[in-house]
Amino acid sequence: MSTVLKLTPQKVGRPKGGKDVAAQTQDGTVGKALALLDEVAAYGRPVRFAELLSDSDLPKATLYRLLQTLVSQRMLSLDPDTGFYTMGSRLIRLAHAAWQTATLAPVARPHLDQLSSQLQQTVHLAQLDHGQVLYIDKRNAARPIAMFSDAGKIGPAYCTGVGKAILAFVPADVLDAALKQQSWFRHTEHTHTSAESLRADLKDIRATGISFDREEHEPQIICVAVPILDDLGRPLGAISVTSSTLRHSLDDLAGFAPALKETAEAIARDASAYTIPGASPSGITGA
Amino acid sequence: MSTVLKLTPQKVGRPKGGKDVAAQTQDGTVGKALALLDEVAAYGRPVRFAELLSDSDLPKATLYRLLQTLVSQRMLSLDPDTGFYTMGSRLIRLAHAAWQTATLAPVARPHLDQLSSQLQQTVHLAQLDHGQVLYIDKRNAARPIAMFSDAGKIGPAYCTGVGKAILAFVPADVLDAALKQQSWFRHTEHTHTSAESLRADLKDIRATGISFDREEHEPQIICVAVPILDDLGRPLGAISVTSSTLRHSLDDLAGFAPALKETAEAIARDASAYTIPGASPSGITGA
DNA sequence: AACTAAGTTTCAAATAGTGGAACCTGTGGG
DNA sequence: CCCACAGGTTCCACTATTTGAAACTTAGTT
Repeated sequence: MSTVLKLTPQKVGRPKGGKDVAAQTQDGTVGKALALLDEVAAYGRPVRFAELLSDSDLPKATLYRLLQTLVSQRMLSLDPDTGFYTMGSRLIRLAHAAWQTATLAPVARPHLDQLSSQLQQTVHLAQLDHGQVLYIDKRNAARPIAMFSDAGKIGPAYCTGVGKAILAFVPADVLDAALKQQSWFRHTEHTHTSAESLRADLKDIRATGISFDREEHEPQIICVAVPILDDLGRPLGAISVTSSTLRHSLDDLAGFAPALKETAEAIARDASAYTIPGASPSGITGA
Repeated sequence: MSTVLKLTPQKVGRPKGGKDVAAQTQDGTVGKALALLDEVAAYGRPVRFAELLSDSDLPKATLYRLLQTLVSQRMLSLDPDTGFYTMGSRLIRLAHAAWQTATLAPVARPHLDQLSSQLQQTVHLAQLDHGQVLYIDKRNAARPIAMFSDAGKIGPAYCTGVGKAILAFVPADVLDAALKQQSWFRHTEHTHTSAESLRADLKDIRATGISFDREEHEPQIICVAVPILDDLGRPLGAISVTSSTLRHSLDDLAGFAPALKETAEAIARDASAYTIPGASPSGITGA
């Protein structure tokens, strides 16, 4: 079973007797329901009512009713025999719509195919979402196709090629906000562990238009990435080629940069063509 | 732009002055919010407030507040410049969790890889969801044939190989319910257009364990499918090999059946191993 | 049978959602 | 230049919905 990432997905504020402190849970019932959905998602496995009850601070009856509602709406599903809750099918349908209409994926897809088979390398497409990298699509040269497996996955922005490629071109206010949201966890000895260190890197990236992951996230794993910039120079996302030190040097990867840039431009061009002029082409961006 | 499929995906019941007929919108605010989400998803493109207002029967202010909530929750995203709503990024993250924990995909993945490269054909994995086929994964061998399909996509159950493979092994009550939900639209001259006709076909499928799509959904497109059955004989999903009449005959496809069956059994075996004994392995099933 | 953990239902109190109407824009006429 | 108007946004009194302590069922123990 994959490492269960139980990291309190949304810090559901909780001053029990603490009066009305401020905007905590927010957004009424809908907000609570969605927070609960995140909660269930965070388990990464079927969950019992009691588990949710102890982790959440909702009173029993409230939690119960909320779960009922979510199940009835098929956002969750409840195994009647065992009482385990899992994520519901409606999410997958909705996500399909989201993926199709609010991401670069449909536009980028043919270009990624082309690039992947041209370079014979693994290619990623990612966008920035709340200071984190959201992987939208992936093309694996050898073993083709993957969907939500990799699409939908999130990763850190401060220590991935795509993350840095996007951050380098994001407006100052968005960058500031994003930097505050990074964990600065030292994944490897090459990881940037402070905003200053990263900013220096971003400056280079801005100059060259090329971002490298020098084993900053995982040992042995390296990557080149370039941003996808719209006609106003705003980053819509980024694409990357990932490899390992066993197969390529950073210089080798640098050799892929021209092809990446070309592809990124092609995607940007298509994206603007698909969009109502003036509208930002993607729903998913910074903030 | 890809064909906009505007087919009122959920028949949002609508008795305007009709008093309180019965369980319509249901589930309070959460239900309404989710219905709205579906509404937006159905457009398949960015939507304006006014469009939603005229299609929905919510009063202006209510709709407005709901949208605000959903945007604030990142289930929708609103382009501040243009006022267009699109699906939000949170859906993609949630769907990833759903896909990972509530579908057969993670378990089936290696087996599909294996099958796809062994047969050098396009392989699909699907599950039944509310009388419809929900495509969970797809593996496309070498050259992609001209066909659109992706994880998260939904399709009819009564005229697809995977749909019929599952229906053939579903308990009587689920089958009855599912049959009522079919549109019986005559996609091609081979499409089953009535429950009787389909039932006869299902009987054969039950006998042989093999389901064929004989150009029933799209002209030229044919497919063999087999169900994935758990140890109690309940269908967890189905896998299929799809091709076109230009490349294969139905007899050719029949030749793939043994490999398909073997793979389906392997998936079922793994699925039961991954699950708490007694729990149904997948959240997504009939009903 | 007595106890306990886990899940379900009740019900008065209170919060949160409703929606008609007024109020802001920015745009396009006249 | 001023008015009309469509597309959005905000108000606010009215109510339906949500809330959660507590009582109540089941299963599973000891």
